[in-house]
Amino acid sequence: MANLTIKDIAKICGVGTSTVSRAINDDPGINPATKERILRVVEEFHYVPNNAARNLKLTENNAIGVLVKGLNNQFFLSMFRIFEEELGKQGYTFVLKEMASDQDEATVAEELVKEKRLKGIIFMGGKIENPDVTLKRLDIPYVLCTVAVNANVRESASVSIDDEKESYRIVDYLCKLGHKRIAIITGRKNDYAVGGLRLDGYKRALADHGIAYDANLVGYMKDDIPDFTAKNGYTVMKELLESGEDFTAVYAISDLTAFGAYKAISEAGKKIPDDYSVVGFDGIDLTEYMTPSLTTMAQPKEDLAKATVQLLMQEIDGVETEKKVVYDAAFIERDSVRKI
Amino acid sequence: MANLTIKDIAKICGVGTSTVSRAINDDPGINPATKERILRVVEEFHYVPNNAARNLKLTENNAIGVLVKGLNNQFFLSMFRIFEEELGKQGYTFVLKEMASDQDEATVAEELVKEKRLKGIIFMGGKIENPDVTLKRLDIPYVLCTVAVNANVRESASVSIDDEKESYRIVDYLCKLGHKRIAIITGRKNDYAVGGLRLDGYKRALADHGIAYDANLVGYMKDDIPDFTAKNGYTVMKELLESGEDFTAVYAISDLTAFGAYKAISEAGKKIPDDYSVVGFDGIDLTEYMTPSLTTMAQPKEDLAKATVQLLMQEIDGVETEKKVVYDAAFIERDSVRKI
DNA sequence: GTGAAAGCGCTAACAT
DNA sequence: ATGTTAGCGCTTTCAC
Repeated sequence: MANLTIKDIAKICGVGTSTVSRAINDDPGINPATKERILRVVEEFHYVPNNAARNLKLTENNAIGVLVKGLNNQFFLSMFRIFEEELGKQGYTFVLKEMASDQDEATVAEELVKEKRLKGIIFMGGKIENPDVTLKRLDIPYVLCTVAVNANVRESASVSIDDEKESYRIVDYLCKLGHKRIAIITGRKNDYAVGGLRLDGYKRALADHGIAYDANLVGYMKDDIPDFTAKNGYTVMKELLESGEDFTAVYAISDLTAFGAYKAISEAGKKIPDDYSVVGFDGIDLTEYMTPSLTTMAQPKEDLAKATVQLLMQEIDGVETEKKVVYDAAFIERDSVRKI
Repeated sequence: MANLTIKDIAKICGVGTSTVSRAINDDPGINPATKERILRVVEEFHYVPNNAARNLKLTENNAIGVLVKGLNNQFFLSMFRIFEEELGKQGYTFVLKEMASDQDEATVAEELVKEKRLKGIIFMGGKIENPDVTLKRLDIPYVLCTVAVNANVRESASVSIDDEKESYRIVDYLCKLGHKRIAIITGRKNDYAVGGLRLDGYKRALADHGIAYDANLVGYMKDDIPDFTAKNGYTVMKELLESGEDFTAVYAISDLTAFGAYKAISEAGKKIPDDYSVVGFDGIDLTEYMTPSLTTMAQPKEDLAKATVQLLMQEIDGVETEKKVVYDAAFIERDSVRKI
């Protein structure tokens, strides 16, 4: 079947191209009868408009882009649904764009903006070096959602939790329960995004409780295993266990990592929480179904997503607003931690 | 910053637009010095070409589209990486397109093909009614990867496992181990895709072992909870447990569902595999780290993905080939099943 | 090696 | 209410 264009349809219907355009775009100023007739032909011949041409011509498009690095993060995935829904309520469509980890977010964003005539863009996760400068040339509104940013970012709107603080709360909680030797499974050695922030919180809480920081209790995720996975958690936990170091609790900076740690502990013939207390981070659905159910710091997905959309809408409407929205995470006490 | 076009760059450099086009597209017939000069200006002014215009003009584009319904399937996600890699080796880029569950795959595919001038397209998962007819109008090569298709599909290339057969193997294995009362947690009542196929295999194995099919041992996933999730598995398993029915094994048609079942069993104060043997399906990474590790039927991701790409390449090259490639799944015996 | 110009398929003035 | 037409920004002949 040949590739039909709007011209072909116009010819078949004996009308002008603009009339066809009006029919397929629900333009009000068109005779319902003609519209009906055209739509029937469109249907019959399976005419599908070329979006490239449409995007090229369009001066505006009620679409918002969402940019993510990698699709392996359970936590991000669960937020897309909310974005789509919230954006829909505001009359916007949602364009998801996955980018490779070696690509530059500013460039990919700019390409997408030009291609789709986006009204705004949401960046999810990872780390963006100098958003105020690198993203300025986008010249459309954008919001950073759960992106690790430097404290001195002033012009970029962002929505997130305070990773350092929430991490502190976890370790503080463990200390108050009497734990003195607390291991951590943190990001890779060179992780200056959430991994670094969460490690900072761990250190500060320890210091506040007068507990000396012990490098032997810090397990960095392995470079040769994907980040934040059960496998990495398992491997690091196993090393920690075999190191002979003494500890009563382990804080894994992601839930999946904690899941892997569970396995290493069980294989070592130890029990949670009797021998080791375990805490995770993020609050993915899975944690509720682990045995014992995992105590974790849940990110308020719903709030984060809704606030991101709201902030973006305000930026689009030119409303001056709070640039930096920080939500509290919700600590969920379950069955993986005990008092000493 | 204004939106630069190729014309602006041409003007700045004092050359024609075609020369700029040649520079940014690595065209061989251009003076290296001019090219260098232009590229420097491009860099300096952050010129980013408009892909919509490019796609519109392009007559061909070495790109392959991958279409998926929903992004919540762990198993699919792990295949994207392989697709991207394999496609890259063949000189193709990879365009991921997520579609809503209420959208028609043929239409979305056609839109994408027109917009991006795709050379081929891969459909992942779900169910496609009459691919031979509905997808014919794409008039570019396509491959169905792990899509549930009717047996009488002749013209559409497809790569998958035999869900019915592998399901049979699982139940057969359980029977041979002495299990006579085997529960199943299957898809929703109206699931005629993998859910239906896997349930068929269960029934056939039972019959072959002279075990009467007992509808009370069949738990359908709940409509009001997302499919194939731990939560759904937990809920259904709990009902099964509370029903008072007697059984010694449960076969969950997806690993995550089995994960939820673990929790329900543990909450009931029962042990796996002593009280209940559990088997899953798909072989996602998580299963290895469950306690006890889950016996499951692993889909050969690597093989499926590579074969999909290979088949697509052959279709593109016009090579006549096998239309239907079926791989064996790999049964992984672990610690969640016992002999009766 | 480089530039001028046509045109990809569509939308949005502008006429009628 | 509908048709005509001018581009959107790019690539690609075709001259030079």
